[in-house]
Amino acid sequence: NLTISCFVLPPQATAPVSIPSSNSSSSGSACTSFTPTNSSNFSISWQSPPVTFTGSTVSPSKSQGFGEQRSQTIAVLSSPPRATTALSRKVRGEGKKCRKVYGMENRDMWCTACRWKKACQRFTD
DNA sequence: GATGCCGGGTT
DNA sequence: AACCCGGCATC
Ligand SMILES: [Zn+2]
Repeated sequence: NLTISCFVLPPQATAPVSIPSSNSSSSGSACTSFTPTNSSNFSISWQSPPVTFTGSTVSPSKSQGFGEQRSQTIAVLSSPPRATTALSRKVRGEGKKCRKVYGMENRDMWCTACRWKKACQRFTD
């Protein structure tokens, strides 16, 4: 997957952080262009459950006023990077196969395997 | 409820 | 071989 680095959020309520580029009107991003085609809200990933980004920055993260900083890596990270969502056995490989794409109404557009309820052979993930 | 698929079925 | 469903796992 590609990594999005530049965000252009619409005039939302209270954006805790603002890139030094606030133009008078409309959104002028420091990026070359990008132009999200539509206005706000777009989905990443070519499949997988609704991971629709709408543009919201979280974690106000009150900084300043530190009393101590005596530790490098402690509390956080309870379990080592074990495979929690993988290799458990059958974890529903990211889906968007012929069926969900074309729908029941257009069953004749599915790949043969899908029509016979077998492993899809067109979208092999 | 929906989707994806194996095992088993019919022609 | 071509074709399909029951039933399960998974979300
Ligand atoms: Zn298919």
